[in-house]
Amino acid sequence: MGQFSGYTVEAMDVDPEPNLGGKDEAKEKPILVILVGAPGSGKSTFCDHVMRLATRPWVRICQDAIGNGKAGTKNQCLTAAASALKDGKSVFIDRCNLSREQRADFVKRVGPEVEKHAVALDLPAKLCISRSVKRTGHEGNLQGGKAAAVVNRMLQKKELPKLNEGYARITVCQDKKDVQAAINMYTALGPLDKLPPGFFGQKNSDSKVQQGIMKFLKKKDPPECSDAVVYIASENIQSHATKEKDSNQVLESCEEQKKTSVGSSISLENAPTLAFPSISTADFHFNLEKASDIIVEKVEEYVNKLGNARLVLVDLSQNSKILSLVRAKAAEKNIDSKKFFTFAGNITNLYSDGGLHCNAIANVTNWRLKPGGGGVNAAIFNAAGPALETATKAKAKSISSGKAIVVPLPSSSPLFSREGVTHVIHVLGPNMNPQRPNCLNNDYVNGCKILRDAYSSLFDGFASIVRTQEELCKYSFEKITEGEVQLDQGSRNGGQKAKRETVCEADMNKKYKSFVKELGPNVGSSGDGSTGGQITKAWGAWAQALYDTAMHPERHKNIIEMSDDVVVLNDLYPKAQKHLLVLARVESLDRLEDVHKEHVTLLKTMHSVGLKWAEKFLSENSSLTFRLGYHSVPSMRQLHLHVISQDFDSNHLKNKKHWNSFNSPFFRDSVDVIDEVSQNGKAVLKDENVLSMELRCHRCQSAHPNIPRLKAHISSCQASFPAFLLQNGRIVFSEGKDANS
DNA sequence: GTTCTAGAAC
DNA sequence: GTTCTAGAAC
Repeated sequence: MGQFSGYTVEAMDVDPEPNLGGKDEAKEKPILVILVGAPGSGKSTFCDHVMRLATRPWVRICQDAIGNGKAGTKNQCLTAAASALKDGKSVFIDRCNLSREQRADFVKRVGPEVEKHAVALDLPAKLCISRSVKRTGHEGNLQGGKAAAVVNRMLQKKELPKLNEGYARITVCQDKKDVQAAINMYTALGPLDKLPPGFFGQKNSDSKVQQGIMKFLKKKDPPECSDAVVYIASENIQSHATKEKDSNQVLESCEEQKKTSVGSSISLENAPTLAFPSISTADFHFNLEKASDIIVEKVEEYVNKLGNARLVLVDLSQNSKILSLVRAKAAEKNIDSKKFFTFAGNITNLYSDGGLHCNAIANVTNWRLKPGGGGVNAAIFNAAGPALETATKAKAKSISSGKAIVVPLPSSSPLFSREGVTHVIHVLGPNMNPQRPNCLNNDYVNGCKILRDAYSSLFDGFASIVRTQEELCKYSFEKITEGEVQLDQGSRNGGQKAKRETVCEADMNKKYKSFVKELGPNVGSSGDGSTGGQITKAWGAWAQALYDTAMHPERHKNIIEMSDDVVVLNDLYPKAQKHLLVLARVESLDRLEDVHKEHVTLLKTMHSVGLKWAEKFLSENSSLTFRLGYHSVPSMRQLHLHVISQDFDSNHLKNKKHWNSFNSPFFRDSVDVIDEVSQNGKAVLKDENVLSMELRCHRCQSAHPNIPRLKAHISSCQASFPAFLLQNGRIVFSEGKDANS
């Protein structure tokens, strides 16, 4: 493996600890932490845990407690916060703060002398409900009780905090492990310390993929994690309900950590990501063939050194020559497409425009590190505002070719608040353009060497950013062990304590040695198709039945209507009292993904045929309601429209996938599909990960721990359908029937 | 898509 | 011990 030996992080213009730049300031800056979470999400517990061991002075401002027995007000909280901050104390705002509006006053009220953070405890509704029910002493009925309704209602209005509200840092916790990591991080934060800025945590559930990966890794002694607050979706909801014993929470978290920590390294969507343009190929006229070889060579060298971090080559146009060259060469070398891929888009808008979250972006700059010129350099300096120029000046006055300079981006920069970019890495490549300084006059021997150096410096710079987060992660885990011992005293006997401690420590040590260990070769290919090269999965033999029915209806029984365009049949395994399928009779129209503008008429035909059947059933039984729609990713080949009654009263409805395939965004209402295809030429698709979401009643939205309990609930739930479903004819009712009855 | 079943959760 | 889920095989 000779090619791996050349570069460690050494001799380059990179700040070894770019995130800890707060050191030189060496003055206390109080922090305002706005906690965000429903009742029962653990906001008060969070504060208690941190304040118990922290060396930084904290004040908890709790709306429930501030009113001396009476209900407190937001204004009381605001005043108390201002006065504590003035005293140099750091502050937790312990109230729900679920909407942007609720939070805005707190952010507005304090100036730049205070660092503003948000910590969102975005835990499963079920857990919050069970806790709040328990806390208020109500017994039993976790699903139907008033607490459930209240929490569910509050959560429907939930807006997770965004950087553009004005925070330097946001931490989103989506399970108990995330919460524990955040507690440890804030506990460890001394009066002079600073946490890395940016957005940490993830919005979308991805549990299915992660569980699968975790299982795989469990067997293989996996590589370990990066980010203290990387989202892990795998925690089992049921385990919350039953294992939750507050007195043991810290100990349990440690155990859970062992079980789930594996997943944290593979939270790919949330992995540290560097977006970089091709160096020197634009204005510096470097040969594209040679440049693409070097990009792929360097990516191959680094991609496995970077743990779960991702590298993304960005260019403006989808037709970019360099992107396609690199794509082809990377594919040839079988580079893991989850860890390296190309992306067409503006590097200053990757998140807001392309939904791609990159915490670092590379800027191909000029030797003076000045804004302007053109291309990427102008665009990035422009988008980042004067903050980048100032921060860059503080680091260096110039840059030589083949080098990179890491610049932490101040949170005042729009690139930070809008795009979540925390670092810009300036890099200067070799120049082959006689119109530009230091032209190499086609000396490609030297040029290639410099270009290689440039990519090495760039990726090393990125590695140093990633590693700083690793360090922090390590630090906070060390604190777990410490904290555990202290919290432990008095509640456990010594022997047990020592044993647990050793286990945790051993585990941690193993974890952090493996920072640059590469992932197993199978991991990357278990595709979610969301980024990079997607592989269209082949249809199994069992998946051909509908295709055959559509093409040769005469060979099948069970068909209730047939025309040139469609075949209608009862679903062989109906998931409700009435469940039928309208098949499209078009060759090679296997699924919704294949549907384009030319199929709009067919979609409308399918819809009207389905609607006609729904109306027929309604005339026979007016208590039914129907939905018509498609699965985002069907299991059976041949485009088919589901017409399904909303009772879901069927023995064939057996598992989570069954339920969520009809009651999550995975189910695309026919009316919406028709609109989207008419307007955009394609329908929005949700990937299969949503199928492992928690189980929620399709009427009252209450959460349920398993299928039998859910079914018991829906058999009697009379709540009206959510407003969304009552619009645009998504739900079909009997004529004259009120939507709420 | 379903069935079967190991093993996790209760 | 029983219930329930999730993965593999088909």
